[in-house]
Amino acid sequence: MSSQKTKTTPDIIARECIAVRVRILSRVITKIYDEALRPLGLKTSQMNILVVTARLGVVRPAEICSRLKMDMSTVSRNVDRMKAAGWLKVVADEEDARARQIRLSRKGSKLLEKASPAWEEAQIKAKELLGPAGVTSLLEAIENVRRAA
Amino acid sequence: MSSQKTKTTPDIIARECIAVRVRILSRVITKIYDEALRPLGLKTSQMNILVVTARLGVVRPAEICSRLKMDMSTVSRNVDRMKAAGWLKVVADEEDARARQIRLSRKGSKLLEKASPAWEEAQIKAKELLGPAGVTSLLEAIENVRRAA
DNA sequence: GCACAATAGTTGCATATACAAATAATGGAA
DNA sequence: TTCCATTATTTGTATATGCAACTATTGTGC
Repeated sequence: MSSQKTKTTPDIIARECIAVRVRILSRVITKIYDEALRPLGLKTSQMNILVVTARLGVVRPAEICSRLKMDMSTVSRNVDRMKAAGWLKVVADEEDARARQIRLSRKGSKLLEKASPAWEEAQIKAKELLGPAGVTSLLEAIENVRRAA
Repeated sequence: MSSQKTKTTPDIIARECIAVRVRILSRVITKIYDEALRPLGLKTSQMNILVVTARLGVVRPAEICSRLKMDMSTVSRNVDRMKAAGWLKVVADEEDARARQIRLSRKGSKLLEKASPAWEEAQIKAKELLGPAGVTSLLEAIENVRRAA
């Protein structure tokens, strides 16, 4: 009762809303990585897909969706662009005619290697921005979400 | 040295990258709010602008940018849409012919009031998803970013 | 084997987002 | 006061994002 804060609808939302904050964070952090990756012609979103694909060797779009929590249509079009850029190879899945198999092309592989220093540079900046405690707590919070969703 | 983890480029990035995680979080959280707000024809992004405007009474686009860390061009077009929807009134700034003054219309005001329960519902879900510790640590991390940027 | 639900993807549509370049007005320095 | 850097905003272009509706295929229950 001691702290007299305004309590109109906009004030409450402004003070507490998780969505605004998460979205601000996403914009700020994405910008850091995008800037670092720009010389490579690569965007953060695309790098994420590249990484998932590289780790799994072969992926289906649906797998990318579930790992990155993206809409199928978003993945579909991102993959199109990356295929057009020559970074991904997409072929039909033998076992399921509905599905596709996505792999890195050699060009995609090389790109990822070349992107490594840029990513590291961005990663360092992001850590500085969040602070050590911020980083660990953030990752922890997100681990919850990943498991739940 | 005890834990033998893979250390190829994609593995390192997948294991540590802050950007992927923040972006996943943003997508998942945004979805919660978007779903709650959908019946009102309002999106999370627009709600954020509505709230900033409501709190300040009169805002310039540049002020919205700096508070929400959005690009000016993004704000410009979002405001356009919201003006077209009849939620915002935009007039020239008397003191600076370059600038605009943005206010809520009565319709915008009412919308925000009507959105309040939906927001609260989403806010509760978001909190459940993150857990109490997740929420506090997240807000803390973001406060750093806000101050820094 | 057939009807039908579930699954995998694509496409139409609309918003969101940012960079770069352009426009326009302000403010300050010479 | 004139020139110029700065500031406020818009517009062109491209990617990112998600919902809804659609196609195609698989698997399932009968």
